[in-house]
Amino acid sequence: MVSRFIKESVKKALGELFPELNTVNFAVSPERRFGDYTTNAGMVAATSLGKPPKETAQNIVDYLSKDENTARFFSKIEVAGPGFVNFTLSDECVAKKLEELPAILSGGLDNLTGEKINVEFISANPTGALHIGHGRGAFYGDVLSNIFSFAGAAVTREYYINDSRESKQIKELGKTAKGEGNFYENTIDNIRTYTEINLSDAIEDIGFKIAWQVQSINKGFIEKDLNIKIDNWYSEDKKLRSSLLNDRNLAAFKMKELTYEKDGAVWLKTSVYGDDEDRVVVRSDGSKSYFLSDISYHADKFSRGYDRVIDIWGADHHGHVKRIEAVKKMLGWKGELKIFITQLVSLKENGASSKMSKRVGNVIFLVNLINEINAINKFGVDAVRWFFSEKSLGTHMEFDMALARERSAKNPVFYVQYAHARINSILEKAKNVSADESKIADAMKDKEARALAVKITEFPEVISGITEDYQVHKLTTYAYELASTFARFYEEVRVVGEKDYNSGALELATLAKETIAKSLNLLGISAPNKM
RNA sequence: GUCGCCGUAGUUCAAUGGAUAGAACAAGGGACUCCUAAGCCCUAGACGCAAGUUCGAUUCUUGCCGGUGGCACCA
Repeated sequence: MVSRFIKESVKKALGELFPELNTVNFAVSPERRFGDYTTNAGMVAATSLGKPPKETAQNIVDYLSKDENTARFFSKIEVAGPGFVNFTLSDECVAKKLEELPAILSGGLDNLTGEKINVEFISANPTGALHIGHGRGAFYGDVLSNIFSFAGAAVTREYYINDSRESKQIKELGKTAKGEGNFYENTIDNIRTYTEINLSDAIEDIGFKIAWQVQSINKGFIEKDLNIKIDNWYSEDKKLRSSLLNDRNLAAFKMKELTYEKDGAVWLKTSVYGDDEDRVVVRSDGSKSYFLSDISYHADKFSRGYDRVIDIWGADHHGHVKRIEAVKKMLGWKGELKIFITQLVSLKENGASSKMSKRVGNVIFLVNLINEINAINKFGVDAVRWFFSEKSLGTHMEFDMALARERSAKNPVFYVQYAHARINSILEKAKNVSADESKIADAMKDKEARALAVKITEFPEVISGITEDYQVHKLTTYAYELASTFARFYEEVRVVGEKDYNSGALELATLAKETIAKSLNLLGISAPNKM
């Protein structure tokens, strides 16, 4: 990895003065005129030394220019601006990186090899269809899992099903079906399962059966329509309530005197471990709370030996972060717990914002969104996946259906797919003519070709960066840049002629195609050969 | 009230303690008789407000304004 090599080189150059701070970065340059890679190490070091930034930066340059090893890697190392050090890769180095790429594209990276990671996402209540709010967590979790797997980790994708008969939602479903309530009218209307359900059963049993019908519909939608694979569908009812796990955990809490009774309920002393207040684990009517199940569920996940346990929750679960982290401390779970909050999607209609509410009926379901776009160009899932994946999780999205429909045809995903299809077309043409003698190094003499080559070699950097900072949307940014760099290359460099083709340029185009395909693949988006 | 998140171009979104804050769509203009024009090139356009920390703040801190979410013995 180039950025790692630069870091090591600069470390050598600065010796003990190297600032071990995370404000130091070694990254791909933001613009071409700043070289291929850049670091602010000189400026950061200067701050702690009290020296002028440019001087420290110059020291780095001087040192590295004398080093034969680094000289082979870079054709230019220079101080720029207020004290950045910019690196331009030698063509030899770029060519070498390109040679290594096919093995990476097919075999993945190895920076997470040996790690066991659990990613739990979507986990929608089995009380209705998935709406656009679920889309964020769904695609984020899926792509993140893809990337972790690609980086060598053993990933379990998990979905928690809130199907407890003790839950208020399940009871409410039963009530609605029986005509004793109307909270889930839409759900009941949509599935129409009355014939298979005995309405004289207890409401929680009716609700439970309906919930599983909803769950099975949602599962089919997730697997077939969204193209998301879940390894472990984890039923609260089967795994936690029916087993003795909840009881065992409760007994353990009591034995360790971590609970107390108040107002007839059993409370857990989470506030001692950083939570804002204590939480109820057994309600005064004797039923166990959702929180107790959540604890048992996490205990179960940690007991399975994951190095990282990742939860992807909606913004409405923000308040749960502290309490579960408190329990982690309380019970000393081994492993890293990462909780990501996806900001909610609000609706915009007639220029005004409104909250999605099943009650009011202004909910946009994912299936409807996909169908609307499919009606335009058949790439509905691709467009929707891109639409959600290109935004960072913290963005508060405002969703306007009319705008989404209008813009879907102009979704950047088609630009990327188009580049892929175009390259495929070139490859097809090249089959009919013979190769010339050129090599990638010859082709790289052209400015746009070199830019394409460098952009391709950034792929492993982008992926390994995401495994560290979880910023999945950087992959869409990269895929778009790659497509755009190819488009400029395509305008400048003729790959296939009448009698022969430029074999160096063709090789470059082939690598570009494979890298675009892999990027789209990790995003769960198709890479069509024709458009 | 309180805790959290967000406020960047007309719009939808990026980025960053430092180099001229990037794209896309919309707007305006242009090139090309050739590998897919869903393409390429150019122009115009933005850090909510105010203080503080810093050599340097859009980024960190505080306050304010605006938006949004949590604050149940619901999940």
